[in-house]
Amino acid sequence: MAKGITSRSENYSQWYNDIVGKAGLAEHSAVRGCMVIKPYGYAIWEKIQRQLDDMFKATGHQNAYFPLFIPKSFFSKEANHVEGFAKECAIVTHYRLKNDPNGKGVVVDEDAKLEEELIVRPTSETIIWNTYRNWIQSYRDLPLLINQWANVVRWEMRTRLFLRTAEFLWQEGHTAHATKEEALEETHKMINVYSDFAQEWMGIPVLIGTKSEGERFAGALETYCIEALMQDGKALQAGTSHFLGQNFAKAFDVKFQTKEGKLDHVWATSWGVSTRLMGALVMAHSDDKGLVLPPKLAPTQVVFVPIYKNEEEFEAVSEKINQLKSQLDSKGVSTHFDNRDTVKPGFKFAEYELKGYPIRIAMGPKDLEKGTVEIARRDTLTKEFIPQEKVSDYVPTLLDEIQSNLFNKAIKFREQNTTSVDTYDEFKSVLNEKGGFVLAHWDGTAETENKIKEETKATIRLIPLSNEDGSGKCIYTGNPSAQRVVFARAY
RNA sequence: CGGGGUGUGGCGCAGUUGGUAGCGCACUUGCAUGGGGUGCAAGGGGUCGGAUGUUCGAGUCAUCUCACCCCGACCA
Repeated sequence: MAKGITSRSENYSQWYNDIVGKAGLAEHSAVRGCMVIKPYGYAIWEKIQRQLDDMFKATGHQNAYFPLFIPKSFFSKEANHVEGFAKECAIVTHYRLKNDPNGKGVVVDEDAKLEEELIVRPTSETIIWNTYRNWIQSYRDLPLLINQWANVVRWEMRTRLFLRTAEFLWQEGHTAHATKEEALEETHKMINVYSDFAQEWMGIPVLIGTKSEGERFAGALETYCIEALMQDGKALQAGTSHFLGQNFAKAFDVKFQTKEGKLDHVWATSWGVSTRLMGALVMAHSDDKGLVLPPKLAPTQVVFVPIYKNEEEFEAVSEKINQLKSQLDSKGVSTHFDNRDTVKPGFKFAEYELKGYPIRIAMGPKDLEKGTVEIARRDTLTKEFIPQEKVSDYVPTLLDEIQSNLFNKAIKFREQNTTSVDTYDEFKSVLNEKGGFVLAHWDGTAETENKIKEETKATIRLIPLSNEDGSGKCIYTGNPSAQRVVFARAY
């Protein structure tokens, strides 16, 4: 285990990389732009997956799985969609290798060229809608509410662990509805599921809103998103839910017969979150000692560290720890007793802080005498002595408190880093000196949005759903604006 | 694809005017230690990214090549 991590204030990117690497979450693989998710990182992802999956099931969705490969011709059917993804696709052109006739190793067998190239999915709308055509005949087949857990590939130029990798894990929901209203309702429902998950489970406050036309998903009529603020003042899009209208139904000719016997195209939505959530989790809560995990997503919530000088002391401490451990286990708390004799307690303390275990309980000979344990919280880094008989009642309460403390801290941070501005000069100076979310009036044109982006690197993260402080004038052009929108520099 | 940089044990690095490879961490073994990353001692591990050239001799010089990283364009 490496010693120390780069300070957050000194070099934010390095700090992030250090935590991801040294806490054992993930590392770069031998393949360019791809990532190996290590067991500890994957354990956290599994917690995320499980909870989201429960929430999807509770809202009536079912899981299914569609192919990794998409025939190239499918892609060209929805014009905006192709345009959005064409520049970052991996393409399969051949299906066989052969021994290199001139030397060592193998080469592509040019005789094995595919008649039609296959695209490695960057997202699955096209293959799924091509399939839905056969699944949907009647209004009785609707709504069709399906989710897929999968990997997708987007050939990104520059990558960062979890935040942007050439291949990533995600879930993508694809639903079909009989009416526009129902599809819109589904779009709203799912962005709210994401928002609830982010706030209640990840402890990350998010803003909900719609994307401007320029930031909208390729092929969607409306994109809803949740945006979180990271500790360096940059925004991170944490999830999206798209209202696709009838675009894909028309492109793939998916029609159904209504009650009245008429033929109509179905209305569609799609929504997704990815392993990017892992990046958000790291950046939202962690500190200079390492990862900080919200208790609800920590693979292990409580770790016991024994302190002893000899075999007898170890036996005595172990016995007591095992009692406390089973009390907590029976209350549904996930625990670990680190009885390794190969490293010292101080090493373990540092290691569990680095890995973000929410609660650490140390027990040694002094505690045996006094009937206490030492309980250390990861979020505040504070320690206190608690009588042993109170541990099983206290720990679950403390876990809840840590969970809400992380959320409250993040809310407070966001409040402090959200600024309302009325002039372009003010806008630029806030971006440069403070960062964070900047609320400003915008005239609603893509042209203005692009100019601001070119000049400041800030983009419109979202257009809030509720218009809180009315109309005004665009900070860039002075033209009328109906409401303030949220600008930020983003990941 | 443009601009810059780096390739030396698992990781991080040093290596002078060319002289036959070293340090820290990690690893192995032993003893002590144990309430915040433990100390001492002894060990194992490298065809110096690759190819060609110059030279008595190349980690070091030259040419070519490959890979990766950083800054842009692209993006969940």
